[in-house]
Amino acid sequence: MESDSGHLNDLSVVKSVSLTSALEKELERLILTGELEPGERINEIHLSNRFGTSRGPIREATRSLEAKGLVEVVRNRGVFVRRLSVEDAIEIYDVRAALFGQAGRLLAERMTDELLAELTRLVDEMDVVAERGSFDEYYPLNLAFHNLIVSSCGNRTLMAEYHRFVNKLHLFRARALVQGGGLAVSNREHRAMLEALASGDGDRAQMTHWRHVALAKRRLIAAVDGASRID
Amino acid sequence: MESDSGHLNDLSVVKSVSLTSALEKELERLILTGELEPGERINEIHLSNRFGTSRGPIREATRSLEAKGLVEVVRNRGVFVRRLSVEDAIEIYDVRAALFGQAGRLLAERMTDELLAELTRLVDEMDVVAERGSFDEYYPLNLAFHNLIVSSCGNRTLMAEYHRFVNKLHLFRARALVQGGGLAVSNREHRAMLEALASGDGDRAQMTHWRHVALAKRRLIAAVDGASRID
DNA sequence: CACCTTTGTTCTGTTGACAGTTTTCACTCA
DNA sequence: TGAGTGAAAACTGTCAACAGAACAAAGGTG
Repeated sequence: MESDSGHLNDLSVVKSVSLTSALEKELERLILTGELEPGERINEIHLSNRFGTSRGPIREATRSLEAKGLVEVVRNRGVFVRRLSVEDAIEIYDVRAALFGQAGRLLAERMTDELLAELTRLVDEMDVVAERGSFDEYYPLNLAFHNLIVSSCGNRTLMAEYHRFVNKLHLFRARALVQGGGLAVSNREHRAMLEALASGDGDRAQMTHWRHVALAKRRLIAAVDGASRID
Repeated sequence: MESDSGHLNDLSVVKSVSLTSALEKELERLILTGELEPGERINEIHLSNRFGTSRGPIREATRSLEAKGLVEVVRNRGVFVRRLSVEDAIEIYDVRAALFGQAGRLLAERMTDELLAELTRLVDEMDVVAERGSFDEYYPLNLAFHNLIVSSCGNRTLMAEYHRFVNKLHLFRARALVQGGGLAVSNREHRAMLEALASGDGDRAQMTHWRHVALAKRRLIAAVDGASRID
């Protein structure tokens, strides 16, 4: 209980942002980091004791999280951290592919030299660590690469939606599977995306970006099939 | 006040669905029908009197609507029905195009003869009323056509997101503009989509569906430019 | 021994009240 | 007349309490 006081302080300090939204952020963090596990029930009383507030703001925060798809509310039973099935995860990949493809198209049409250099640098770095097979180093670079593309596409709505869905994938119980697949293979797709972005061809950029996620989805399906055959 | 009792009854009858979600649905309806206008403030006390509840459930409902992007919450000042700028609407069109394109691709890969017949029937009907220039008849057919495609694509996540964004466009102040553009022109695009769906070619279906929304976006921009030049 | 009933506990759903902030509006003074 | 001022009204933020549903454990019955 004491170990959480660090976050508690943050909550009480920022009175200007309303308790509810601070609680919402904190709960979202707890969910996305896995401190609150998928399927787990969120006890309003426990939380209100833990954060030193009443149940009201907590209820409001959870309603918000429900609309965002992070928790599920069952009447008279409580709110539960949402658990994503394989089918849900696969569906999200389709949505993500569509959004990412659109981001690629938009970015291709407003590309700058600086951005291209930065993206190229990231891909080069990924090549290096991919050769070493170091997933722990590859992962943050990969994340930064995708984020930079989506954040630079010039469409804030699209960006917000994309991040919402990437976040939701954290609720997937077999989350390790989404990170599977060959590093080198994935980075070869990154290069194709880079070239399309550099060419300024929107159609081509959309296609390469879309396909990158579509292939990741296929790798996920393959991994799931493999895992289920073992089970 | 009395004129709303019809909806009030619905609220009180369905005790099994929790007051909050019933209120949320009702508020969403009020917003989307324009009974609560964009920019208008939502008064918690008025609403609680109107619906005969306390403020708690109303606050929870509005938090949910905030997460859905229908209202905006300002601390100590209240919640306001969200107002969409032209830029917001245009951004939404990009997201919608991406999602609709993806729906087209998915549908092309699982097309049935019955569905194709139904879609063809709708397009044929639209041709008839388009020739008459009857927008009031065209609009529901057009809506049904798009909904049928998205609902049949087999991805419920995608469907829900698509509808969420189409709903959000109701908050666009110059909403009439989104419905502009030639009826016949739009229906010619529908035919191209139909052919792609019938061919079972996912790439082609995605492209035609994406382009249909992209062209609608272009028509919107043109309409906005025209309108602003008049102002 | 298994199953149903009952009772007590825990938790959510909802409410009404209080505190603090924003807004309104009448009043004063230049 | 009009800008500034200060009190009052209105409203939101938060809380504590009550009512009722779901759940778990103990006891009774075939």
